[in-house]
Amino acid sequence: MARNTYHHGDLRDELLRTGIRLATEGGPSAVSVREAAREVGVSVAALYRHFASAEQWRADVSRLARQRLAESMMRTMAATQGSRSPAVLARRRFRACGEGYVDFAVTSPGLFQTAFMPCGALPSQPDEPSAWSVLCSALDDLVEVGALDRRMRPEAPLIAWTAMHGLSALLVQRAVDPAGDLVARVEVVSRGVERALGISGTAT
Amino acid sequence: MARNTYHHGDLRDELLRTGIRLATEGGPSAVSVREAAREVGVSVAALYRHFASAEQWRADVSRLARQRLAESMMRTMAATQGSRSPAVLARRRFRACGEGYVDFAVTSPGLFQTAFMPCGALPSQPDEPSAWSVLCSALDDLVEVGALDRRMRPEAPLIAWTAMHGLSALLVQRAVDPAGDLVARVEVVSRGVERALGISGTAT
DNA sequence: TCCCTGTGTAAACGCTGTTCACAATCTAGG
DNA sequence: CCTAGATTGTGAACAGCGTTTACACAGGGA
Repeated sequence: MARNTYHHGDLRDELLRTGIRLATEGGPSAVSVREAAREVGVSVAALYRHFASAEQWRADVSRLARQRLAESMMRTMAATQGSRSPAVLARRRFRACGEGYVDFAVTSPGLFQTAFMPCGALPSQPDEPSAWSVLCSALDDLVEVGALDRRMRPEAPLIAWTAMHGLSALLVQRAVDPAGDLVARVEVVSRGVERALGISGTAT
Repeated sequence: MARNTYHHGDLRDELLRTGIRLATEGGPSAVSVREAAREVGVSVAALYRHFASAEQWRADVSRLARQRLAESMMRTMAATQGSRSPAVLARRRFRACGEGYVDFAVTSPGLFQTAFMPCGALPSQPDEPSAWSVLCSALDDLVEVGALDRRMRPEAPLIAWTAMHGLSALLVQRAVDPAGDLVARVEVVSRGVERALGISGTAT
C-alpha cells in the first residue's frame, strides 16, 4: 500500500477501494476525502486530480457499493445447491436472490446505506452487474421452467425488488426492531413476494 | 418569528420546525445547526441549551418527519370516499394508506429521506402516530369486514410496509427511473401486496 | 433586594471540502 | 541522450461545519 515512488500509479482505484472500506466500517458519514487521503498516505488535493469533487468521488464509491451488492446476490445464488428438477432449482435461486440482498444489507449495513445514499444520479452503467439485472435473470429462469406466468413477468421485478429493498432498508435503519428473528422475517417477505407473483410450488 | 425579548420562549420548538423546513427544501444534508440558528436569528450555541448535540436535534427532526409521514397517510385515508359496503371502503382505505406513504415520499423527498436517515435510534414513542400504527389499523379494518384472513394478520404489516417503503425509497433515490408512470407503479405494487395478503375482491 | 437558575452570546478549537501556486515525475520528439 | 510539456502529487490557505468555553442577560423565590 505504502508507495515508494512519487507517482502512485493506481491512486484513483485505491481511493475508491479505501472509500469502500470506510463505508463498510463507518457508514456514509465516514467516507470523507481527508480520511481517505490520510489512509492512502497522500495529500488531500491529490484526490482532486482524479475526481471532480468529493461528491463525485462519493457517487463512484456508491456505485461500487451497488456493484458489491449485486455480487453478493450472485454469490448467494451460485451457492444454491442443484436439485432434481430445474423448477425447484429456479425457485431456490430466486429465493437466494432476495436472501443475498437482505444478507448484504444486514452484514454490511454501512456499505448498504452508502450504496443508496442520497447522491446525485444513481443509474449505473448498463453493462455492469446490478441488482436489477441479477433479479431479472432469476425471473427469466422462473418463466423458463414454467414456475412464473409469462404475463406476470413485466411487473415482477418491481414487486420483488421493492419488497426486498424495503425490508433491507427498514432493517438497517432499525425501523423494525432488530431483536426479532431475522430469517423468519425474510421468509415472511419472500413468501409474500411469491404469492404476489403467483409462483407455483411455494408449498415447500 | 423575529423575537423582541432576550429570551425566545419557544426556541426548542422553532428550531425543530426550522429543521423540518430545511429538510423539506434541501434534504438531510441541508439540516445543519448553523443554518437553523441563522434562520431563527439566534446564536449557534443557543441550540445546545435545548439539545444535547446536533445529532440529537437531527434525530428529533427525523422523528417529527416520520410523524408527518403518518399524518400524510391518515389524510389520504380520510379523503377516501365512503362506498356502499364497508368491505370496499376498507379495501380503498388500505389502498389509500400505501398511496399516502408513496405520495409523501415523492412530493417531499427531502423530508422522506430525513425521516429515514441514518441517525441513532429510530423507534418512536409508542403513543405518537406512526406509519406502522396507521397501517395496522387499516389491516384491522380489513379483518373486521372479512376481506383479510385473520391468520394472515400477524405477518401482514411487514409485507405491506416493506413493499411500500421499498417503492418509496427507490423512487426517491431515483434507483428506478423517474420517467416512468408513477401511479402505474404504485398500482402494480399495491396489487402485488393485495395478492400477497390474499385480500378478497381485488378485481376492482 | 439579592441571588440563583435558566437562557442566549461571542470566540475559539478542530474537523470538513475546495482551490491555488508550486514541485516532482513521466513521456514524446528531436 | 536530452529537453519541453503534460501529468500527477504537495503545502498552504479559505470558508463552512459541530462543539465547547467563559461570559451576559433575564426572571422567580428567599
